Amino acid sequence: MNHHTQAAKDVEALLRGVEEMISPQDLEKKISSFYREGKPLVVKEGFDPSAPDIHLGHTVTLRKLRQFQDLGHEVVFLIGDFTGRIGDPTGKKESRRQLSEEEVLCNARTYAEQVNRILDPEKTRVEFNSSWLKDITLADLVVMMSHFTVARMIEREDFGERIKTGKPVGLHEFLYPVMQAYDSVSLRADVELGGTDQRFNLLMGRDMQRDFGQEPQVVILMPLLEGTDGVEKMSKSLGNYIGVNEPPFEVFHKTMTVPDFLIEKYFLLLTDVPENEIYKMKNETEKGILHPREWKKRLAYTIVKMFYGEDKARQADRDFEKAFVQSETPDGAREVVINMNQLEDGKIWIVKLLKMTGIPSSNSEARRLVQQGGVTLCNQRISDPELEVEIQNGDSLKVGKRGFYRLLLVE
RNA sequence: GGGGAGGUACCUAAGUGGACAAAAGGAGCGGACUGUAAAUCCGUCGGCUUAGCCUUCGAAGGUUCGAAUCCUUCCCUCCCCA
Repeated sequence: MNHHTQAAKDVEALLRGVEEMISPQDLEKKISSFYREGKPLVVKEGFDPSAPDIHLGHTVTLRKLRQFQDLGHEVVFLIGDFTGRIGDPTGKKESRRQLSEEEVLCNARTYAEQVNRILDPEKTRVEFNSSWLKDITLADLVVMMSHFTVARMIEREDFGERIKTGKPVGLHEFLYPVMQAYDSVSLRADVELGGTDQRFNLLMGRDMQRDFGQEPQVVILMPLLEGTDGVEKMSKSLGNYIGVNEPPFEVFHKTMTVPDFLIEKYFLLLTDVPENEIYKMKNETEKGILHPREWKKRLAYTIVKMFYGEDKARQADRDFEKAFVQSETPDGAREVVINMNQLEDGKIWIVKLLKMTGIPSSNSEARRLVQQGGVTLCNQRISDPELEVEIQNGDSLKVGKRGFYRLLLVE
């Protein structure tokens, strides 16, 4: 196979799940020259250093990065430590606390651990954008900014929207796209990945690279993944996320709570299941041959398997049946460790016990939970928030509809 | 620099001296139903070992028996003009 057809094939594979690629032709050219000259493409994505918890939403682009790696290219995992210090333009109004150097490094390490479940560490280069941004002079900045216009800036949807609705837009927020674009220049990026909400920023990168006499990067926009609520983009702060570090049972169960209409999208963006198989399942579901529940279970199974392997996936599946069909405590339930000295006569105040699970954020909330019948200890519903309950090692505790726990007593 | 409008709980938003821990909706949470989900219904939604008490309405002071509401200063945002 010659370089051309190979490149075309790569591009086709890389287009899976992509919302927009600017442009496939450019990418094909770049890949062709990779095959000709052997120089891997630099594929970049930037990450915010303040939220080091990776969830399935992040993995959409990470998986795409991985795909590039598997085709022989180099991925730059860019930690936006400099940009992150100032505040995010997409953000609400909280001004961001400055992160210390240690915090950034610590977060970066946490990031790396999680990210390596998806990326190939051998082919991943971690960079911090402070390493070039901190030395920019005001004069440099003036030159860079002169390439862009206010009109362009405010035609951006999120700025435009805020202006229209009378919400503040900080001047410094205009610096964001500029700095991000400069990252691409510094890295001589060939490709940059991001969610569709990053369209503007990534396009700025192209423009600036052109200004600096570089070949513009290819921009790949992945769809935003809705979280378990099926409406909002998956995010930690909205609590609609499925974390890659969560135990198998949680991942399985949370996936099962995703609305049906997202099953197809999840399959497409989060698994390697071939597209024709996905459509086949979809078809069967529409015809009533495959129950949506079963379809979704396959999804949950596939996702757990990716992170934990086949055995754990099977167990998570069994646990799920156990918990929700037979209403029993699953084997994969989280453990609540209780020190014996926290008991009095083998008893503990129910509210205190609940707090140990971390679910209720206050005693009042724990009380409410009890009063509303959301708490079951050893299959006994508890309704009195004043109750001192007697507990034994291995007792099962259910909090709300999805919190399964097993009590572990220690000396 | 001039003029105007505002800042209320997670969000939107009522309330302009007492019945206000603060209407209404949304989100969230719990229960019922289900397929796990959606839809629907009911409940809940500042904190506190809770018939009670404590802290909230941009911030700090003040007036008052009593303040989210009145006064003063300060901080912040938006709009129009320059």
